[in-house]
Amino acid sequence: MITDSHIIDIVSTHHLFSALTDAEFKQLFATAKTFKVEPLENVFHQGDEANRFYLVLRGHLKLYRTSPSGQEKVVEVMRQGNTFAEALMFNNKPFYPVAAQAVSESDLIAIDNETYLKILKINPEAGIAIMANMSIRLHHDLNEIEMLSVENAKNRLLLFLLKNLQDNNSNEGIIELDISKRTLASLLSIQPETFSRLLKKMTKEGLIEERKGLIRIMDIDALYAASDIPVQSVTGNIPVQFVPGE
Amino acid sequence: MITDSHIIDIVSTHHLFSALTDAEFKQLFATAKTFKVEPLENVFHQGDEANRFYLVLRGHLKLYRTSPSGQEKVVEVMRQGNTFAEALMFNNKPFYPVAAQAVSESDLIAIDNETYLKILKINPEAGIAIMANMSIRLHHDLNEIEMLSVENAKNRLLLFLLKNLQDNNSNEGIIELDISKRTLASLLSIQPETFSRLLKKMTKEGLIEERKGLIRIMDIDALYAASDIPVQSVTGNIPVQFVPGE
DNA sequence: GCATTATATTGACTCGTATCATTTGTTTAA
DNA sequence: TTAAACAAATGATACGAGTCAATATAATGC
Repeated sequence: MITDSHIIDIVSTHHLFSALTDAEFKQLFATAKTFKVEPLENVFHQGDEANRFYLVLRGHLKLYRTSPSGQEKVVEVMRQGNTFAEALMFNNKPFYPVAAQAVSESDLIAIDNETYLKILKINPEAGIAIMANMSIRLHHDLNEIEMLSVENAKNRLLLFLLKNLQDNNSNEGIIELDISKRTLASLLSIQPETFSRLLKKMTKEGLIEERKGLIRIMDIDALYAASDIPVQSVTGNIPVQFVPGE
Repeated sequence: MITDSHIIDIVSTHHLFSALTDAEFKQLFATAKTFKVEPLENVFHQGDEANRFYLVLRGHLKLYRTSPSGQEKVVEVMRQGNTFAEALMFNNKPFYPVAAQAVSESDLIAIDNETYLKILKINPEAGIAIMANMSIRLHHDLNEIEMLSVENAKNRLLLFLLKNLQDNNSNEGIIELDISKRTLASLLSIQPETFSRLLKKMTKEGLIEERKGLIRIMDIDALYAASDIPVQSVTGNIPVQFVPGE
């Protein structure tokens, strides 16, 4: 089973709840109920009346649709920390358009749509605070998608360089490496060996210059040109703790 | 420049605006203003008062922070169709924590925070409708991230099979292919040739069986075992934070 | 029916990157 | 200072998957 403190942890970090006041939180979870589902057990079926949405505390479930021919299609897989069916609530859709079935033994919380919406209607500030969370999360996801879309090592490195250089409006820049090349490589999802070879190659091509913990970019434009990073994904947030020096 | 119909197209498909009524839309854009920025021109600077948020109509811009030592770190790159600084509005943050500078020549719309928030406060339904959009988009992003996180062709195919099989609670399943293998391959980001070879190999291994438009999975457990699909997608906590220099 | 086209399969080759093994260089501590 | 430990670079090799080219197998129209 799952402990109470764990539950609170999962619930209170979710974007739909983290912005609620204590009073609202209490009010909301007075009408919520926690329950367990076994594998193959359905939480709801396609067409059921939708007056709750759910948060997964443990386990995973699939949302699926069944076509008239009996063919089943999984629309989404929900895991710990995910909510589902909340969009229906926001949209006033009265019925679940999909079914939800546990894949593994799972714990869920069912939250009452009406109660949740009432809180938002009585206190628009709460809604706005939640929208803040959602906005942040959307931006975050966008960055992650862009990062994942950059498929090859060279472009990931170029992306990193372009995002981390000091822009002095000239055509060259400096990047300080305050972490080992090993860890930087792993942050970029490149093997250390490959990373080393990449740097060497770029040095040979005259794109960069390396000096003890520093990478100097000789020609930013050339760097841009060297990257065939798709236009729409010139970003890419690399989880890097980059501490500037000097 | 950018045409009016193009502007309307971009604005009205954005999740922050698409749920607004005509009246609200009109009200909002009465206080909005469209403008152009040249490369290297700043839309705002770090620390400026934040009473607007922005929608990119054309071009792209970077959001960046500058540490006291002058080191710059790009936090995000914004492109056509993106909004930025709206999370600050929702959060009542009075100042921009980053600067925004055009990378290429860009057209923007600046939207008045106060006007936008007023609409939400007067009519909570509008806010709820917007939250519906955001929820849907979040789920969509999550799926995309999950898909992108599965890096190699075999696992993408396995994921597809596992998600699409008709669950009859036994240890085998059938999948009907109602699209050409060509298109299926492209959905999975695999070349048709590679796809064909994969299926052949899996047939040889006894995992599946193929018959005119059908794929029969002989042993679902074996399929799971064959895939090293990460239990949990990498989506979680990737805290990308630049630590401003001390 | 046959011809035409689209869709699938198969082979030969290339490229990028991972892996393993080895060597070189650089810290750290006794 | 020297040995031990770690970081980085280099070489050899293997594998996945893309590309190009050739062929095979449907589907479609006349």
